[in-house]
Amino acid sequence: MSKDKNTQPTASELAVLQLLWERGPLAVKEIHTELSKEREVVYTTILKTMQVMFERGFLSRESQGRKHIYAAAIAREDTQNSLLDTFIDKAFGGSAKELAMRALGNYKTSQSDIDDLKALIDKLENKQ
Amino acid sequence: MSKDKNTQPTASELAVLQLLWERGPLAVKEIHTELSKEREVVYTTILKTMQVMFERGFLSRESQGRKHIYAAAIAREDTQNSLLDTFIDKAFGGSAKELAMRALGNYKTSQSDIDDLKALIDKLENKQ
DNA sequence: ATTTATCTACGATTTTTATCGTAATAGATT
DNA sequence: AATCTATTACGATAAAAATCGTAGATAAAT
Repeated sequence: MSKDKNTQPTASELAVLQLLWERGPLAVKEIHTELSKEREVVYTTILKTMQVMFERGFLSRESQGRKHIYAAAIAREDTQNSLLDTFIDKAFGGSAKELAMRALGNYKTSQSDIDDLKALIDKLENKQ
Repeated sequence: MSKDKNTQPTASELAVLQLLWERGPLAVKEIHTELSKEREVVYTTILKTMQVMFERGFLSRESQGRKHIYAAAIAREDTQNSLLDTFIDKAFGGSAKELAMRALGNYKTSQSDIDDLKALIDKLENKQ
């Protein structure tokens, strides 16, 4: 739950992490292929980013032949919580509720989303 | 509702905007005094930031004697929505619901917060 | 065993953001 | 009017983040 800025991945780093979180360990090439779909970017840019992330402790890696297979070394939830914390302060003046309501109000919500929310609210109400 | 990165204020700029949104038009000096409470920062740093914000169209200003009184030139809600949009993508893989539930789960929620949420959920459910 | 293709290492550069120092000026104070 | 003070203007620098190019090495293919 640290919000030490130095332990927070940057935007480019997050793009890499998202892929690793979703798909498990991958080689640089695969990350590059994926990210290239969204924006034009040179292979070594991604390579470098991932090397830095490794040094920063955000990724682990193991050699497989000549290549490295990288894995996320920080937990998705923890990272999201830390980012969220910063974001709430920075953009919503510290109000988590404001943020939550805005997020819900502005995007499509399915019935199952709503059910999940109701359940959460019940839980919050009882915990209180 | 644009998420054009160029139209989004940076972190330092947001700190200025928050103050102006909350308190209305202020002189540089007042912003500086406020921000100095949180971190050590030189007067001209804030001045420069605000001049840049003026050029970027984030602030308007009017002269009052020798000084400038600055006001937010972009709406709080619009700005927050745009930032939120970017953040949901960047940190929560595009899931607004995930973000909302995390925000609610991780922070204290008062009864009146919960009431507001219930009302919102009712509205969402009917709209659907 | 050469050649070719794939990857890494790593430094260098560019871009963006944040910070600061100096000089000029307008107004206030004496 | 002369001096002092508050404030802006603006360029310069620093720091952080992102991007890229070149060289070298390892494995695969011929």
